[in-house]
Amino acid sequence: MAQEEDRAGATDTNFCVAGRLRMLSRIITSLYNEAFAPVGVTYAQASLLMSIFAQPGVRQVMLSRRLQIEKSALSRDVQGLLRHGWIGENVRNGLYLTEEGNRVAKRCHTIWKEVHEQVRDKLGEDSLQALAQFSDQLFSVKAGRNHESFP
Amino acid sequence: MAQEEDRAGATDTNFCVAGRLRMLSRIITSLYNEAFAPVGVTYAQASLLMSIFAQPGVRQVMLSRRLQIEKSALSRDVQGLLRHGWIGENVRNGLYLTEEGNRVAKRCHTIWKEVHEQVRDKLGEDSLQALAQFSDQLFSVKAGRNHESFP
DNA sequence: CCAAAAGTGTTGTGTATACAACCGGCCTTA
DNA sequence: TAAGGCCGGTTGTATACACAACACTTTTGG
Repeated sequence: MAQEEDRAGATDTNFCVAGRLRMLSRIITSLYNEAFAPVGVTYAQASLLMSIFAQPGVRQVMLSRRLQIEKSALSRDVQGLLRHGWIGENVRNGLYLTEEGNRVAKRCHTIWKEVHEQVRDKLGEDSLQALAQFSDQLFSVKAGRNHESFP
Repeated sequence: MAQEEDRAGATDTNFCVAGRLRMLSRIITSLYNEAFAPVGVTYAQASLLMSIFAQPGVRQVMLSRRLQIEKSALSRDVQGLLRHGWIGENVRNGLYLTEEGNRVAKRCHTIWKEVHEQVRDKLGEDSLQALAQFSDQLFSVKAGRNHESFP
């Protein structure tokens, strides 16, 4: 006799895009946070550390654009990395990892690869491809390659 | 000679699922927040108000499960609605909109329909379908209909 | 050279979210 | 009936993020 439904699902094309993305983001973020916990970092921190590792001296405004994070939000995230001693003090001159930051970034990358592998296995290539398709379409529209505008 | 790349894109199936979802979530949330701003609510608030509108007396734990939001986080979101006077005081007895909450919820729903329409037009059915596919696959795996576990 | 403009980062304020610990009610069971 | 457990909700603490306003630096046009 059908209990109150408490599960999300529904392929209904009428679902709320924002709500769905936010929910998926929460779920997947939790998964990654759990994996990174032993290193003592969150996904957001790990992501920044790995970005800086891959491109030492990168500027905040560059990361801000690449990750589509508001510059003020990123500034505070950077202050967090600073508090933990993972990056050097002179942030206005580009971001550089400290020795410790370097070690943490490497451990993060190892973990990231494992989790990514696991996610790929469980969800399958098709799903990742589907997400990529949505993503590419959004960016394509945002870039104005279609019609005009889309904030 | 190729400037430093600062744009996201890349259909590469090797992209980070968490990073991508978080980015998409930020972008789309901003879009909706902008649309809801005239009413003085954020997307998250509007979403809760509309849920309560659709199901008066709903309990926190139900919304928590449905939206996959941690119960403590939801508790604080509810306190926000309370501060704004959009829901009645006795939250432990189920959530109910006040008169004002009702008005706001209705305006939110109107706006939501407009924005959804606009998003659907710009991105196209195929993209929404792709997102739904990813989403359904994730929930299907989470529900353990494949192999065992996936937190 | 200087003043306006544009670009980069920070601060003030508020919301959204998580995890762990706890509280109070209800139910089970020894 | 009293000791536990489970459940739903709240609180303590810390991140993550946004918008607006500001400060500082660099660039640009005269």
